[in-house]
Amino acid sequence: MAKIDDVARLAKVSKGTVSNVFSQKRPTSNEVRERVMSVSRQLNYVPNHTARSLVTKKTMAIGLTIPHGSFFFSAFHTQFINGVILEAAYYGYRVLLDIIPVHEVKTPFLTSYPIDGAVVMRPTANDERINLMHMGQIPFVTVGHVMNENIEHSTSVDNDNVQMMSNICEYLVGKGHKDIMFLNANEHMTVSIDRKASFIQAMKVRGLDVEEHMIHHKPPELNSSEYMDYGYEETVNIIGKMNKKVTAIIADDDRTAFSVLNAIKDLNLTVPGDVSLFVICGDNSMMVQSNPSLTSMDLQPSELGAQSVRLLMHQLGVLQGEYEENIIVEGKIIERNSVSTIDHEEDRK
Amino acid sequence: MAKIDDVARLAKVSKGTVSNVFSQKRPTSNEVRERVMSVSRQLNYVPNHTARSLVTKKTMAIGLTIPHGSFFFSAFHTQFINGVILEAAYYGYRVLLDIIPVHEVKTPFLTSYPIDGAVVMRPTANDERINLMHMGQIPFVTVGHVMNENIEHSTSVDNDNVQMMSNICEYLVGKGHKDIMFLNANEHMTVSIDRKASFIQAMKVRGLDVEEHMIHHKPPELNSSEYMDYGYEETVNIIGKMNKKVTAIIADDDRTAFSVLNAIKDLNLTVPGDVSLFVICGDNSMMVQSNPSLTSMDLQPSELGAQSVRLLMHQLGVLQGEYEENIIVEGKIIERNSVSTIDHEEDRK
DNA sequence: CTGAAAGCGCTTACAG
DNA sequence: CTGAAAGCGCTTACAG
Repeated sequence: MAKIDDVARLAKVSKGTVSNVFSQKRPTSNEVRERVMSVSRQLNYVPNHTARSLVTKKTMAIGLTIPHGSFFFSAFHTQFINGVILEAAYYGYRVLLDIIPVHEVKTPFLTSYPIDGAVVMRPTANDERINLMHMGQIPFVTVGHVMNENIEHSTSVDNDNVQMMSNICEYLVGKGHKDIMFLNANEHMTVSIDRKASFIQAMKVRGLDVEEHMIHHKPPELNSSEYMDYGYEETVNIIGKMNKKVTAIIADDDRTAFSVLNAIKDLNLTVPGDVSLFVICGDNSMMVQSNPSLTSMDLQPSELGAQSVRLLMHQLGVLQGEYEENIIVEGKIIERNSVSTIDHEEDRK
Repeated sequence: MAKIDDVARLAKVSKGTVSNVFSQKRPTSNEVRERVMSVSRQLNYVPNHTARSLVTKKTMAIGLTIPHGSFFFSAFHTQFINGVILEAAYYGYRVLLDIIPVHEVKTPFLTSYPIDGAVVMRPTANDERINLMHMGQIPFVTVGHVMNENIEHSTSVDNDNVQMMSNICEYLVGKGHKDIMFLNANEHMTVSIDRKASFIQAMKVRGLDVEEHMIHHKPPELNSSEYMDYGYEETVNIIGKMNKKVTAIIADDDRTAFSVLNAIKDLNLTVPGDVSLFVICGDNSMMVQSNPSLTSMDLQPSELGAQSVRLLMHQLGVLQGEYEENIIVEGKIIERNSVSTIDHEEDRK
């Protein structure tokens, strides 16, 4: 590989000038620029990224932190990541995939992280990854807010979980549902903590008590097949074995929803005839393909991804000016065919 | 951030010794090592990744090249990437996500790529990304074989597309199907080219001609909703409007399969009663959740991902010894409930 | 086993 | 607008 000295020599200029032509940080005359570029093409020269990084102290990469185990499962992640990559590329940044579990790793990474900042997905209460970034002084933004001691200020993107649960309850209760079961995400996730509290609150406001067996959490660290079982087991248990009255189920994500759907079929019940189903975080195209199509909340994951990068760019000084530290992206209810209206008049006859 | 000089000074050793303690490339005495480590902890020191990279000429990162547009859609990609990340981490490598389209990018990357090698997904005939890597002398392995002029030798992982299509045809024809429609992937992909030829060949061997309207290609660069339409449209067209006889459909991936399923329902036909459905590249857990559950080929994407990294490690000299340049991962047919047997005796009555 | 010194390939004040 | 020189924070022969 040709290096800057080779180009400088052949183009009869100094290394500094070659550097300026490529970085465009200082002006160069047309004549010189063209000579340098021509020689560079001839030599197939391109500045060495690492050498530049060493002096600029920028890697031009951001880390995307995904906890291993829950890796990549739902369409939400996929689209979120899509948003991150596109937005990062727009600002000239690359994305380094970043799983944390250091055990099982033959050669541990005992160097600094070659990233300028990070987007942290699925933060948990007192998330150690976040403590690490905080200590290492590396700028980060979380998806869902931070719940770590000693960290007061941090930037995040999120949906408004409180508002969202309130809207969902309003929607379902408005259609006559009172016995609503909530299959929530992993209990350690901050969004799950928020959603649980908001759900109970939203029901209470409407004069409804939520019994304990009506809220469940996805076990942490599931593999693919266990993942599928979660919604199934809970549904069969509560409705089948325990014979509890449930007229509507709120499922955390699309996978859970599909397994609930199967459970209901196996119980010889129908959706939405016997049980209505509402999906919080479902991929739109999958929701449409399902039979019946599933009413869901569109969390706009790719917008969340893009916003998280923009927030990071602000912290890195790439983007100038004022900015919100905690960005809320709207969740929109998209009505399809999995929620029915209960006529309580009928009950009384 | 503390640097190596700070540690050296405080531990009263040379920088070289500190370096050796961390890199473990040369032995150090216990006494010295402990003193260095203790000071390092105290100073919160960790070697600077970029500085090390500059002299070792290794970035300890591999690129994962995904063409934008078709980005991340199927579960195949997701699991493949999962395999790549885990295996890379095992060898101390990180994964840099790499989308190619440079248009739409505000700040173009005009430096070298900070990667030691790359895994290239979805190679197409005369793929320009591959020409780039080839010219830049950066080691790469492709998922599916290379079809570029001037590139004779290259490493790849793949399923045996010829054998696979032959197995699928044997399976379907064995169950009495003769009128099989194949909804193939994007026609530019090398795997799609292979599969098409193999399909025609496998049918021919069994005395069956494949008419032109029985093979279709997914249009390139689909967005999510168009993606869903592809299988639907073709199915409605061929079976509905053109009224062609089709007893079985082979769908390239899970998304296509779901849309085919919907099309068949809308035509007031059933799976597998009227039309059988076979999925080439379907996520197992999704196949199970579908109704009916879908018979599919398990391509073992995560194994493909892991193998591609191992191949790269061989090229990088991390892994020693002989190795196959083109690794074949077996595709296994997993029977579920979407393929029925046709009794041709019945036809004659 | 340890140290002194050169060097990896760039960028960046400083001077003109 | 351009050049000469120092320096980014490490690793690596070389010498002992």
